[in-house]
Amino acid sequence: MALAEAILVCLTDRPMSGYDLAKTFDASIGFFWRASHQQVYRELARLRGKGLVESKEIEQSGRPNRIVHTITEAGEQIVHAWSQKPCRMPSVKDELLVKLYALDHVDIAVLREQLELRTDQHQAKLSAYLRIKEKFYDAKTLSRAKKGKLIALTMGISNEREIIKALEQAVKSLGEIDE
Amino acid sequence: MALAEAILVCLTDRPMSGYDLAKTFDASIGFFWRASHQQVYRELARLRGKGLVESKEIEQSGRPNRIVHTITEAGEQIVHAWSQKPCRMPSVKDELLVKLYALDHVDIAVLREQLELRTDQHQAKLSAYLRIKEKFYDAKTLSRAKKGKLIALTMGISNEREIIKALEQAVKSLGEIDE
DNA sequence: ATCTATTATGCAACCAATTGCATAGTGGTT
DNA sequence: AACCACTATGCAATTGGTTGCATAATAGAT
Repeated sequence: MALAEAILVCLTDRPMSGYDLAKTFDASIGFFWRASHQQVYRELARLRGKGLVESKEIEQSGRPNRIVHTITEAGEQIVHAWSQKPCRMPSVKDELLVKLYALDHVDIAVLREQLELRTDQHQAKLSAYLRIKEKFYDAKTLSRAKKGKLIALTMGISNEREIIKALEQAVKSLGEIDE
Repeated sequence: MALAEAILVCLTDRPMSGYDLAKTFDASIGFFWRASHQQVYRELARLRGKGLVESKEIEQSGRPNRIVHTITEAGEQIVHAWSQKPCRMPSVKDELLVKLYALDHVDIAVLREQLELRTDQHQAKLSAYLRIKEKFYDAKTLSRAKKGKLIALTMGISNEREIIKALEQAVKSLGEIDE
């Protein structure tokens, strides 16, 4: 149940609406833990039910009211307890590698295109990470909170770079196969 | 629904029982697509229902009979059609990175231990990959099927190496934070 | 005038994955 | 004699994730 904790972590920063959270899960923390807005809203309802967040409706004219969620004392305790528990290994699920595994039953030209598309996608991620790093984490004095985010981001950056290298190498190897 | 395809891909190699498949998903193809034995059995039942595999019971004395599954013509067509469809990006979900992201609410000593444990786990994976590479893929003349598996394995190897480097760097960065 | 995007929320149905349990015989260890 | 690991299968319950839909107002584009 780590989506719950990821949401609580976001709320330690500042109170947010479901919409704010959904956007955060489309960027920043979403680099490390993906979730859709439906997941976020459902989980928020559960957290409210357990008393880990408190929700206040804020009147807005013209559009639906914002429901702003604040983490409670109990919620912060859950975060701390979670931080001490061991982590699971992220589970691998990559169709592209399965296709390489199944090369005998795959059209090489098509697969090459898919590898190149994937390379572009990782290139885009890398650029996004680098932009954020330069924008938000280039100061000399960083708070502990920011240092943690910077370490995570740095891992993301080196990871993307290496995946790109590996994909390019894979395309090269594919090219050496005589059909 | 890519578990279905991953199973079919395994069965293109040779007919297998659910048990054989579950073990394959604990190793080889499991490096790229994880699945538990319950998932495999359930998916096999579905594939049988759709006529993509044919299942024959083989008598055994002493232990439960083996049910051996063979891919059908229709199953092979599904694999081919799947291989041409675009791949999804694997979805990221890593608690360890979330904890780095939430560094302000985490005990640094505990987190360092978790990073080191994770490093060991990737080290173990790397060793396993290298052992398999030397054992099965070091010949000079490889079939196309084997070349594909080798490319995937090589990507796995470089990926593990880089993750280990990044984790070690992260531990170092953590050490530089004055508590 | 109409269409689309954006802000803001949420239900319902479905599909996938995890966890725990159950069966059942064989062979080896303590 | 009791226990564990291995081969071989599968059900049931729960949790998690995805997809599609729905509402509702505003601002800007066509």
